[in-house]
Amino acid sequence: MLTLKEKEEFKQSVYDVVRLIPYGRATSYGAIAKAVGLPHLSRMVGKFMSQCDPSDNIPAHRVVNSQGILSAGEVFGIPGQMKNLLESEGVLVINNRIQHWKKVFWDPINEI
DNA sequence: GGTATGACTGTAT
DNA sequence: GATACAGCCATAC
Repeated sequence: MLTLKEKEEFKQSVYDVVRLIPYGRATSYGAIAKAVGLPHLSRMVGKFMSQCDPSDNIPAHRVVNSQGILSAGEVFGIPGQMKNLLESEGVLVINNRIQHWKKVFWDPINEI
């Protein structure tokens, strides 16, 4: 069980990492969780994204699952929004899946 | 306190 | 590639 303080640190770390994702790149929930030192909390990363502070500017559309699939779906408000944002950054998305995932993938561990 | 659920992941079929 | 299943952990009821 995480203390309130640890939870807050975890959340902030996650937000920090997400904000570090370069334009036109993307990463996975698991990679982020690993980067902040909690490799088994990938589900919590997703939860924080869905509950992220509206005041914080989090590019959550650059975070997908380990296979480059946009599992967020309609959580972004309207279906296709996530796909739109990614494609506007030059990331090709077909059928909710990022193309050339290996090239688009950005590993936080190599950048922090 | 048990059960179901979720923006997950890895392995197996 | 698509499905199924088993771990994983916080939350909601």
